[in-house]
Amino acid sequence: MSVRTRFAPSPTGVLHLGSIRTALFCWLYARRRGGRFILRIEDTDRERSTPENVEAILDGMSWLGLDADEGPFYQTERFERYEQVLAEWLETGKAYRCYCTREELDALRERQMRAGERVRYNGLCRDRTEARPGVDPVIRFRNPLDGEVVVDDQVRGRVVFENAQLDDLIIARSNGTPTYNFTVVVDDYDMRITHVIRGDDHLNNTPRQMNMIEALGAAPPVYAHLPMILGPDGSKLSKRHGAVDIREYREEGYLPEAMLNYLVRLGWSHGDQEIFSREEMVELFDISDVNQSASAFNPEKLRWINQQHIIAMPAEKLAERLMPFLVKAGLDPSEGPDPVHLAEGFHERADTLLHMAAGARYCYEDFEAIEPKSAKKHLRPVVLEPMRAVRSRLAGLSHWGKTAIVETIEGVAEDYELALGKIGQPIRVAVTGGPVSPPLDVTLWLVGQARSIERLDHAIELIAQRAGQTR
RNA sequence: GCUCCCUUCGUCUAGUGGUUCAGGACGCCGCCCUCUCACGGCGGUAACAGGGGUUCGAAUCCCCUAGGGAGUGCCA
Repeated sequence: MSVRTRFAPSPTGVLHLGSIRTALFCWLYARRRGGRFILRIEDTDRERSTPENVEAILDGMSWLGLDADEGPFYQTERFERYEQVLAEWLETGKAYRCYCTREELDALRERQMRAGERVRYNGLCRDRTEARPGVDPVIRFRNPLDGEVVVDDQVRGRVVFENAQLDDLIIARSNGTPTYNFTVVVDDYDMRITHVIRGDDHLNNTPRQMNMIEALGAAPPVYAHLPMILGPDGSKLSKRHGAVDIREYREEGYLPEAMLNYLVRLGWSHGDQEIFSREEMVELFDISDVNQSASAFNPEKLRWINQQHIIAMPAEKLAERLMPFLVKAGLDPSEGPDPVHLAEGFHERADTLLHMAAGARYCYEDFEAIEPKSAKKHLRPVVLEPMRAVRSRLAGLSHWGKTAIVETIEGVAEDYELALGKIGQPIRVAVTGGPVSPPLDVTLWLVGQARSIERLDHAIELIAQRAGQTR
């Protein structure tokens, strides 16, 4: 039987890191086994589900390249099917109507809690045959009273639950709509899901679901419950830890392949390897290599992985990804170097596309003023003459190429008996307005001849002024 | 309370009874490379939660304790 996995988020919130890791593992497993990956939107909670959240999920999945072979299916479009099963179960006694009110249930819960007993429905309506006037009933699943349910989990191992610990869960609300634990079972069955890979917050639901699958007359799928992803401080991942919405990472200039790479290493590993391409992940991933303990999200490592992917990415592709960030930074890519050349020069010195675009600003746009600290430190009277020489020789270059540029600068350094650093940094500060840039030849080449000369002139003027003052 | 799960450097992890006074990575520190910043290279810091067993031998197997997490919803 071929593998079928599914990712079943509920659109009651945005797509966050934990969900994505789950989606990734499901996708990877299906791809690895030549199976199918199904996307299902669990929107039975109509109060909290929103179209915006659905959009965010679809959008995020497509950005990450986690393409579904089937779906998205929406549970709200499958109510007829749920009602059909409900009716069947009611008829055969696999489910029953319960007329206990919320108030009564709350009181029961509190009583049990206080008595130190296990909190569970007491089965009051199990054998009830007539309706209770004025109460819209819920429907409960008739769970077996004894015996045990064994979950043979692919990551957790063998986990045993006593039916006596379980109770008759509500599968349809008093307004008639079905609930999660029930719809999951019907859907997984209808969609012929073979492997249920999900967060381990669902491990406790599994025995109930397995009992319902049995009621459906089917065999359970293979289960794999993934450990949680925690915040950097070890507590539950939430907004106060920074970004949880995947879209924020896209905005900040993280590469989708880097996000996936970071996430795949949370709970999974392949020897000492840290960097994985999408293809490598597919090739190497296996559920049996997933570990059992929760892991904390570490933004520093994410940044490092992102940088590694930026470095490894071909310049053409990187330039494409960078383009929107250039535009968003208010820069006009036609007003400066080819972004492909930019990518070549900058890819080793930026951990995000956002930072790369910010760092390249001077290539496309003139700066207001040279950063004062750098100006003070590097644009000093001693370099006035060498700078003039650099300026005039660069201006005389008929071909603006990296080799010519670096030879020119080295020539001046030699002629004035200066270490390259003594003249290099002043040039850098003059041309970029700050102390940091790619190697000088690359930098000047990217900035362009006219712009470089103009900025050198400006700096020379500044130095001359200062020389005048100190004299 | 009850049920279930988890526990190796700060963090992600390797490790499936001996070849490990525990390996890699991020971070941090130092050195090297070097026109700056990066990249890269080299080195350093730092862990088997605690206690009992089992065994000739335990990070690895068992039990207990502690800590953390999940569920216990007419949420998913």
